[in-house]
Amino acid sequence: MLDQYKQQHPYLLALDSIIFGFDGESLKVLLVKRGVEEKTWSLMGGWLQPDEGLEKAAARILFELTGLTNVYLEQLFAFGEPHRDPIIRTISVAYFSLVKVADYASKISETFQARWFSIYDLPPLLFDHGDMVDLAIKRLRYKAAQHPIGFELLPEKFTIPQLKKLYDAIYNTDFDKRNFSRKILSTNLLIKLDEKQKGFSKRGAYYYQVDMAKYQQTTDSFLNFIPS
Amino acid sequence: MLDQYKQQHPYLLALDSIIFGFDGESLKVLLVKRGVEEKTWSLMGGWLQPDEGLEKAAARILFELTGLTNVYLEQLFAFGEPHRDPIIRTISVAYFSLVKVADYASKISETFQARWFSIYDLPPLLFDHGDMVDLAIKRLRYKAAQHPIGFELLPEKFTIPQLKKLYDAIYNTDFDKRNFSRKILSTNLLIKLDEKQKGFSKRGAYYYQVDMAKYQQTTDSFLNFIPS
DNA sequence: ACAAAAGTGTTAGAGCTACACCCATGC
DNA sequence: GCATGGGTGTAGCTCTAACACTTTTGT
Repeated sequence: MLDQYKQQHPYLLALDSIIFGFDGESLKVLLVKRGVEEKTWSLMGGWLQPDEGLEKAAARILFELTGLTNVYLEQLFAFGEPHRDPIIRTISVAYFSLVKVADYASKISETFQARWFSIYDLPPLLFDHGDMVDLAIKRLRYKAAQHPIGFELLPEKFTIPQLKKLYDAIYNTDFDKRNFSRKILSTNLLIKLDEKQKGFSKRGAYYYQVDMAKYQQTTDSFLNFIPS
Repeated sequence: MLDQYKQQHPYLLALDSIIFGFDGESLKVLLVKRGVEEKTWSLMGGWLQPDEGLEKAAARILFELTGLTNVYLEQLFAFGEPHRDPIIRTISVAYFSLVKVADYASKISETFQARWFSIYDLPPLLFDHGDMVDLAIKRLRYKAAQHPIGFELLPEKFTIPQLKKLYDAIYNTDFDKRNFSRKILSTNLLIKLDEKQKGFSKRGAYYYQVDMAKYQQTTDSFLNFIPS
């Protein structure tokens, strides 16, 4: 009965993460130079361990680089062309992740050479990692259009102008600020705080935060699994 | 340099397909009873071979069951919980596929015990195949709202009432036929034929076919059918 | 007082929903 | 001639996109 299993070839299984961040001006991807290929930038990745599921493994690998937990993580696609890794056949399940750069900065592992790159100015990448990034950007655009996941890239407290800049960066456009704020506020997902942002503009913009209860509900029905 | 590869555990890699069909009344999924677990219905699946990519493998497996080629096939999700297959750890990449039941019927392999089940009346399924089907239905609903993939489930020539019945089945609702046909026709993806359907209704409905040139191009959003 | 960014309202057009009647044909 | 499903139009409403001025405050 186990015969049909024993006859089969096993494969190495890797996880690679497209880690998005937003620095207030442009949308960034976190790239590293790692082990085998020290000369080429690549996505952060690692191997599946026998005791963990795919998402758990992706979360662990992300933690090893950034020290962050409770990060937005969504499966992107499984890449399995026979020679995508020219040394040995490896299937890679790619995840994309949204992190708050402020949290990240203080926690980054010093074991890795890592850098943020603007999505419009990426270096050549290892293997098919370039395809992975392209697909992740597509997915992010698609997803952010229907679901308020953009908040995942901003600090706890943020202003409407900051949020608009983020969406401008994601879609490489310039939304009308009146229409934008009307649309965002009409979701009722934002709670206006009494506090104003200091130091950036003279007038100062009101801070908002996400209404977590409502946010969980809207995302639950959609979490994961949106096609490209 | 190969050390980091050699230390890693390899895993079996399977492909499982959720095969949708439409018989004119309700949306169906094709299930089989296969090898190891002869008592439980399961999705059609198979093993990744060393010389093929994931999608190619999924297409091969689909061909082995249905004899069909050039079928709509889209990667759904990679499932990899440690004990999803209790006998030996296996990662499964699930694909969902849309077939024309008329084509299928004549070509089905006799090696397999296979049956169409309504998506609203499924038997218990092997392993996590139930989750796969649930996810596939969700994905189909999203995708069909945005892209005109519904045509993949119908014969070459079909009528507007047939198409409406298909969408009714996918979304488990009853669209208004006037609004539906206006919306569909406004995409300009359909070519009206001179021929009418005989035998079903007295008056007969005009046949349409997809304008393949335009169909290939559309990556834009399509219809606004996303139900709440 | 002026520079720089924040905040806010209105209007026109497009698209959506809801709804009801006549048409063509087989029996 | 009647029953069955096929095909079409309109009116109200909502949503969206386009557009400019006033407010606040640090300097």
